[in-house]
Formats: sequence, C-alpha cells, structure tokens
Amino acid sequence: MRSVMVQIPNTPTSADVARLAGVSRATVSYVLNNTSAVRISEPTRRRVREAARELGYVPHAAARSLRAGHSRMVLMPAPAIPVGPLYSRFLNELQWALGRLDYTVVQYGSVGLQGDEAARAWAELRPVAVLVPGAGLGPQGVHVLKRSGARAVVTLGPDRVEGAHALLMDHEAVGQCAGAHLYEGGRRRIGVVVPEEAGLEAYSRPRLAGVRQALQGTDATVTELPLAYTEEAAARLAARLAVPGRESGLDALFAYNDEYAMLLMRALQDEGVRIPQELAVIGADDLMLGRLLRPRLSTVHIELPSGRDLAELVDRAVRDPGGEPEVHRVLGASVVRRESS
Amino acid sequence: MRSVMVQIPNTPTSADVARLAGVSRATVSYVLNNTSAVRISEPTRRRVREAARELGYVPHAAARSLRAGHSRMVLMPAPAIPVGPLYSRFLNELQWALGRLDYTVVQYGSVGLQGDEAARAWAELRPVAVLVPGAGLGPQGVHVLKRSGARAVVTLGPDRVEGAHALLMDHEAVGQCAGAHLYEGGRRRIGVVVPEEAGLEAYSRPRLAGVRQALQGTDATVTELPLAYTEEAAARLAARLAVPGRESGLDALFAYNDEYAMLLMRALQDEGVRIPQELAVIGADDLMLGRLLRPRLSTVHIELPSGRDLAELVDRAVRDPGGEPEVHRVLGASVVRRESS
DNA sequence: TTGAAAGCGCTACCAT
DNA sequence: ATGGTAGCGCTTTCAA
Repeated sequence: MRSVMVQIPNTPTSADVARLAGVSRATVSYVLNNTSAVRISEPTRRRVREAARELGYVPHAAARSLRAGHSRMVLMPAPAIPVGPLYSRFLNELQWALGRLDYTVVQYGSVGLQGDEAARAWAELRPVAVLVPGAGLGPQGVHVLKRSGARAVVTLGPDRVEGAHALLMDHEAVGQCAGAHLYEGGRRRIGVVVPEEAGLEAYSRPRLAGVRQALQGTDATVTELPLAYTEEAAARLAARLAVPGRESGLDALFAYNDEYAMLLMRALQDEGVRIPQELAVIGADDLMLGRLLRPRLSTVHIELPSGRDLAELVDRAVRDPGGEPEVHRVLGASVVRRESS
Repeated sequence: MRSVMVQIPNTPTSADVARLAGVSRATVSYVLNNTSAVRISEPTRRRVREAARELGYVPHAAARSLRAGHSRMVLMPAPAIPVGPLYSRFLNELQWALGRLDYTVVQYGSVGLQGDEAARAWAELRPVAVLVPGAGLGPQGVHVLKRSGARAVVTLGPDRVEGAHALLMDHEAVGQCAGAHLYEGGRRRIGVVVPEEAGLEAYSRPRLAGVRQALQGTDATVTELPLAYTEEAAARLAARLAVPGRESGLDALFAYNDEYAMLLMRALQDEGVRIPQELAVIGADDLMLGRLLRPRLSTVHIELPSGRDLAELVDRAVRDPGGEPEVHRVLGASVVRRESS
C-alpha cells in the first residue's frame, strides 16, 4: 500500500471563507463576530457560517488584535517552582474567573529571564494586563509594560511596586503567627528553618522576619537554621539539635512550611527527641500531610484571596487604566494548633 | 505638592524609532534584527539603537509573526490540577530547553474548554507547535491545529492520536510494577485505590488496568477501592478493611500514589492494622514524604523523559513537518521497596 | 444589505 | 549603505 501524498492546504483566511460563500470579507467579519450594528440577511449568514465550517476556518488572533490595537490577553509568568495545592487552586479559580470575563489567560515560560529582561519579553505580546507573583518586577519593568499598552499591572507579593496595583501577600504575618503562638506556649529559644533551595527566599525571608517581629522586645531568641530538603541534611540538623546542651538550647521550631516541618520532625524523632515536650514544632500551609503525622503537626493556615476578586480587580483596572493603583493586603494567616506545639 | 498630570504616550513603533534616528523603518528593522544580508554603517546602527532605547521601543510580536507567516510559540494547556514536583521539574527543564532553541513557551489557561473547542482556541494563537499532556485531544483537534499552521503536535499521554507525535506515558506500567511486586511478595488479594477526585482518571484507570494485567492468569484477585482524599473517607475505608473477615480478605494495597497511600496507611494504623504483616501497602511517584513514614512506604518510582529530549523532538518536528509522527514510550517505572510491602 | 479600501506594525524585496 | 513599498489577516468606516 503506497503512502498517499496529502497536500496540506494553506491555512484558510477570512478571504477564503468570503470567496467560498460568495460574499465580501467584510460580510464574513460581520457574520462571524455577530456585529449588531449591521444587518445581514439570514440566508447570507448561513452561507458564511457553512463556508467557515467547511474550510475549518479559525480566526487569526494576532491579526485581529493588531487591527484592534489591543488584545484580551492576561499574562502571568509561569511558576518556576512546584506550586502547592493551595496556590494551584487559586490559579485555577483566577483563570476561570478571567475566562468568564472574556480574557485569555496565558502563562509565559520565562526561564532564565531576569526582571526587566522578562518584562520586555512579556511586553512583546502586548497583553492587556500582567499579573506577577513574587518579587522580581521593578518599577522599570512596570513602566515598560505600561508603555507597551498593558492597561493593568498587578503584583502579588511582599511589597508594592511603583505604578502597579498590588495584592500584598505579606508572609511576615505567617511568621508572626507562628512566633506569637510558640511564645504564648512558653517557648523562648526558637529556631526558624530557612530552606536552602533557590527560589524560596521570597517566602522564607519574610517568614523569618515575622518571627523576629513577633518576638521583638521579649526575652525570646531566634536562631536561623538553614536546611536543604533532603533526609541527610535533616538528619545532620536533628543530630545537632538533639545533643545535650544542644544548639542554643532550642525549645521550639518554626519549620518554614509543613514539608520541611515533617522532614525535620521525623529526623528529630529518630534522634529520640520528644515532640512537643522537649521541642515544639510548627509548620505552615496546612497541608493534608500534617494531619497524618504523629504527633499531628501544628501549622499556620494561609488564606489566599479569591480568584474571583482578583479577576474583578483586573477587569476594573483594565476598564479604568488611569485610576490610582489599588493596594490590598490579602494574606490571612491563623494558627491551627494540633499536637506538635 | 500638586500631583503631576503625566501624559501617557502611545506605544512607540519602529516608525517612531526611525523618525527619531532619522532613518527609514527598513533600516531600523535591519539594525534591531542584526540582519546579516545587509550592511549598515556603525554610526547608523548606534543612532538606531540609541533611539530605540530612548523611546523604550519593544517590538510587536503579533505584527512580526503576522508578517513572517509563523511564530516561534510553543503552546501547552496549563495544568488544571496541582502538579507534583516530578512533573514540575520536567516542565521547567522543557521550557528551559525550548528557550535555548529560541522558542517561546506559553501555557494556555483552558479552563472549562472541551477537547476540540480548546483546540480551536489554541489555534487562534497560531503556535508553531502544541504540546498536550493527558488525553482530551482528538484527531479532530490535531487536524484543526495543523490546518492552522501548527507544524508539530505532540501528545504526552496514555495513547497516541492520529496525526500527532506521541510520547507514550503508559501508566499501566506503573500498575504492572506494583502488581507484580505484590504478587512476588506472596500477596494474592490485592486492593487498588482509585481516587474519586475528578481529573485523575487519566492516570488512575491505566494504573488499575496495569495491576489487572500483571495478575491476569494467576490466582490473585483485584478489588477496586474508590477513595476521596479526605481523612474521613480514609477512616471509613480503613474501618471496612480492618474488620475481621474483612472485605475480600485483602492482604495488599496499591494506593494509586504516595499521597493516597500515606493517607490510607495512617488510617489503617489507627485501626490497628499491622503493616506490612497483615496488609502490604505500596504507593507511586516516589515522593519524599514516603520516606518519612513508619514503616517507610514502598513506592513505584517513575521516570519521566528528559525535557531536553522532548525539546529536540519538537524542534525536529518543526523543521520537518512532513515527517512521520514519532512515537516513543517514555515512562520508566520501577519498584522502590522499602518497609511497607 | 453588501462591498471597497484603509491601515494596525512589521519585514523583505527591489531600487537607488 | 539606505529608502520605498507591498502585504501578512483582520475590522471598520464610508459608499453604493
């Protein structure tokens, strides 16, 4: 059986549709966009639609937005680090809500692009709005994006950026929660785990700072504990913490998040440290897995803003680009006390 | 201090750059694209670059690709479910590798779009290649994308799709591994957890089928165990499994993945079931957390293809769009035996 | 009710 | 070495 040469036809344009339907390109545009300002007879509409279907016509987004002078694209950088279930749900909700408002959400894979360089790359796509989680976008970047026609730039992160709307997700509050909780439990020598993995500083540093703030002016001390996310590193750290007269005589640990908490707690238990009697441990993010440990892991529950609210902020900003940048504090943090603290 | 009215200037175009530099738009294009086929004097180059910098000029990707007749955009649907560390690393590697080959990776937020409808939406962006994980893209969709100029369509999933390249990620192999392992360990009444959460069928069904295959023709039985990812559901299931003369007298469990395994194992332990003596348990995905349980969780380690290899496949396909679709089996599965089985 | 044509920003051919 | 210009696919006046 001979392989059949299939002639791949050129991508059909609205002109092809017009030709096949025996009308002008204008009419095709009117029909396919349901333009209400103009009346097209029903038979013509049918012919046009039929022709489009037959040719498998798909409009060319670039041409359309070039002509229109703007797009409905909302751009976000694609997350470079694995994203937890919490944030993932938030993203989905956001995409869904923006979709409802007729925006197209696109995550741009900016691997290896630095701040303003990334902003340039994003600007080439002429998005109508840009959503940037974390730090990494400066006022320069915001300016580039706005000059390129972005009608809204929203940052989701620790601090606001000149010219952009901001959803302040203040991870210091997480640390404050944890610190205050441990202090109220009578703990005074508090260790704070700081992940060594790259890309986490944006969260770990504020969380550490939050603990420091909560304990400022008290008799408690805060010790920074760098930790890589491996069993070996955890074992080493646990051994150091477990020896008699041990490091700063710590009596409590805030472990950055539940995953690091779990890793370290297990290592400590293997060293014979009793939790929470000798050492209280608290994590953050309220992952399911924390409930499965024994003792059950205390944690700081984090409340993200609703995706719908953010979508509405974006829409508002797009409709009124001149408006004052909105700044909202949106990160709720509350202790979930279980058994480890 | 009076707030200063800032006139937001229009987005600068190459014509503005040309005007400011005192040259033609053609020259601007030549200079900014380093067109080698044409020689521009060094002073002119400098003037053009300077003007571009001064105006904050950013080229218009849509106009460029409209003119060129093609883009360098590789489109993937954005994952709708939280994505594990394994897959996340794979995605990053892929984006990095495609970036090196000068492609722009974009994840399209297709929430609520069904199969071919989604393909239409993607096609509007005229990507040069489309990467689709999971099922959900039919031959129709592939056809739409190709007609719209996509030079490569690659699916990553359980089975291949007519006309598209395929990276066969056969999750049956995962189930086969687990089933064979349990059987070799002398287990004969094997329960397989099937998550009730939506969106996971694409993985859970093949994994279950794999267990069945591995056990076909033996004296072992396979029991399907639906389970929602909550403590309550796990407790209920564990209670059913723990009663004397219990459900089918199961002596082993393949728990879909490590997270479900952990959830269920904890519930079983709370019921007093001894693991692995009374009931062997094995998960999948080889997450860190499995090592932290006691007993340590056995698991099926999964090997994803390298992002670099996939990037090269994409590039090859783009360069030779006529070529036969490549089909590769790319999912390695191997048992990591720890203490729970 | 429909068609002709301009023009969005860009690049590549052809002149000069 | 540089400039003029056509045209990518689309929408939207303005005319008929």
